[in-house]
Formats: sequence, C-alpha cells, structure tokens
Amino acid sequence: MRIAFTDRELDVMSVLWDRETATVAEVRERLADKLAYTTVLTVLRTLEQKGYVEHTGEGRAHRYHPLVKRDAAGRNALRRLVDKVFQGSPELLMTHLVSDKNLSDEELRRLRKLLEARIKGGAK
Amino acid sequence: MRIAFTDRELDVMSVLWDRETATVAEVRERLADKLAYTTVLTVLRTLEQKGYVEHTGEGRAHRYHPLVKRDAAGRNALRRLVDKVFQGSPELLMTHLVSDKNLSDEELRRLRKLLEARIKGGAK
DNA sequence: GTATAACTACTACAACATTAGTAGATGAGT
DNA sequence: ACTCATCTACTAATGTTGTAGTAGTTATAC
Repeated sequence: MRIAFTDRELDVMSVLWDRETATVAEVRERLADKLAYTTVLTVLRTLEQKGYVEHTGEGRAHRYHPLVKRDAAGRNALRRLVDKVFQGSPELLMTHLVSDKNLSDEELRRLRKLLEARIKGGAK
Repeated sequence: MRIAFTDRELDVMSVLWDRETATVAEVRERLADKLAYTTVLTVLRTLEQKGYVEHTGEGRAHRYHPLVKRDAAGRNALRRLVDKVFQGSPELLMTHLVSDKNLSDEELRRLRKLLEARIKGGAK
C-alpha cells in the first residue's frame, strides 16, 4: 500500500498523530496556518476518502482517528527519500543527517549513543 | 529558498543528478515509467521554469543541467520529514532508519566514525 | 419550543501536476 | 535537393490540491 500525503494532509495527520484523535475544531486550532473551518473539514474528508483516517460520531460532531500510524508513514517517506534523493543509500542519508549544521551537540551525542547500542546489539 | 519537487519532477531530477547532465532522450530512457518523449520534455521545461535546471544547446537538442544540488534537495526534504513526521526529532528518524533498513556492521561503523569526527570538530 | 452557535454536506473554483498530441524545424544520410 | 528521424514549441485534457462559501441540521441554552 502506497502511503503518500500532500503537504496539507500531512499537517493534519501530524495533529492527529500527536493527539491520537481529534475533532475538526481541535485540528483547526492546532494548525500553524489559520484556515477556515470548512477547509479543515474538507481535508479530513479527503483523508477519510483515501482511507487514512476514519471518524466516529461524537454528539453533533465527528471525531477523527488516524488509520495509518506515524511509524508507517515515516518508513514510507524515508524509503522514497532514500531511493530518489540519496541514491538508495541510507548511509548517505545519515551522513547528511549527521553533518546537518542545525544539530546540537546534545543531539549528536544521543545519536552516537543510539548507534553504539545498535552496533552492540547486532542484528535486531 | 524553498526547494520542493513533485513526484515526477523528482524522478527526472534524480536522473540529472546521477548523470550530471542529460538530454530529453537520455532522461526518458532512464525513467522507470515509459513516458512519451513530449511528456519528459514538458517536465524538464517546468523544472527550468521553476529555476531548478537550465539547458544549453547541443546541436538540435537541449542538454539539461541541474541548478540545484542533490545535497540541497536532500537537506530540504530531510528537514520537512523530520518536522512533520518525526516530531522534530532527528533521533527518532535515525531510530527508524536503523531498525528498518538493515545496515551492515561496516556501514554502522563508518557512521560512528563520521559522528565522532563531527562531535570532535564542533561547529563545522 | 425557539434561537443560536457549532457542525456537516455539497458545491465551486483557481492553481498546479501529469500526460500527451500536433505542427513545424532541422541535421544527417543518400 | 529530398526524405526521415529527431527535436522543440505550443496546446490541451484530465486529475488533484488547497481553500472556502452556502445551505441546511441539530444539540443546548434559555
């Protein structure tokens, strides 16, 4: 199954992932851009159409639940990115990640720790 | 400057990055999907319009050159991915990457070395 | 029970993405 | 010089995205 979100859809999914579940109003409140209520509703409806979320009734309103996990979306996006931009090499991607100037020392150190654990742990 | 490619544009850019430079026919040959010649041309023309590539004449044909480096595109895409899907945490992304694709021990070790250098070097 | 505010369903529409056809130019081989 | 294959420019159809308005429903608050 191909999971692919448009920019705006991703904004909305991100809220849903953060909160587990949300109504239109709740999503709207948390979006960086101030969109019309109906706009947010429309996006949620397309997401539902595409099978990425579902909704349950809650009084007069709908409560939306993500059907795709952040995990899965992440893996998918990563794969695409690696394939198309990083010539199929996860290592190359990590090189970029690691050389990113915006990473703090703290973050770098945690990355190292992670890597250590991975090397020690062997094939997980 | 916001760098953002559509799916098809990315396919084409990927070929350009691989080969440094290419004519329409060359790009076309290397695309996974078999598209009409004119289709590929159109994509290249939009890319040029957007300032992502330029072309020089080569006999009757045009030779296209990327103006945006793979690097820059990668960094950009990574940032977006981290922000939206990985909750702003590069480590989370790394965790996924490491546990999803299986990197060889060799690769992991090289990464660690990279990381070490980066940490020692401070603000590179 | 009626008004109000919050909600959904439906509709719209401009911008962009994707694919490709047609017409006309041109270099290469004979 | 003439033809053929190749190439670009222009045009177009169809689908998707992003944004929002209008109409109509309904729970709630008096």
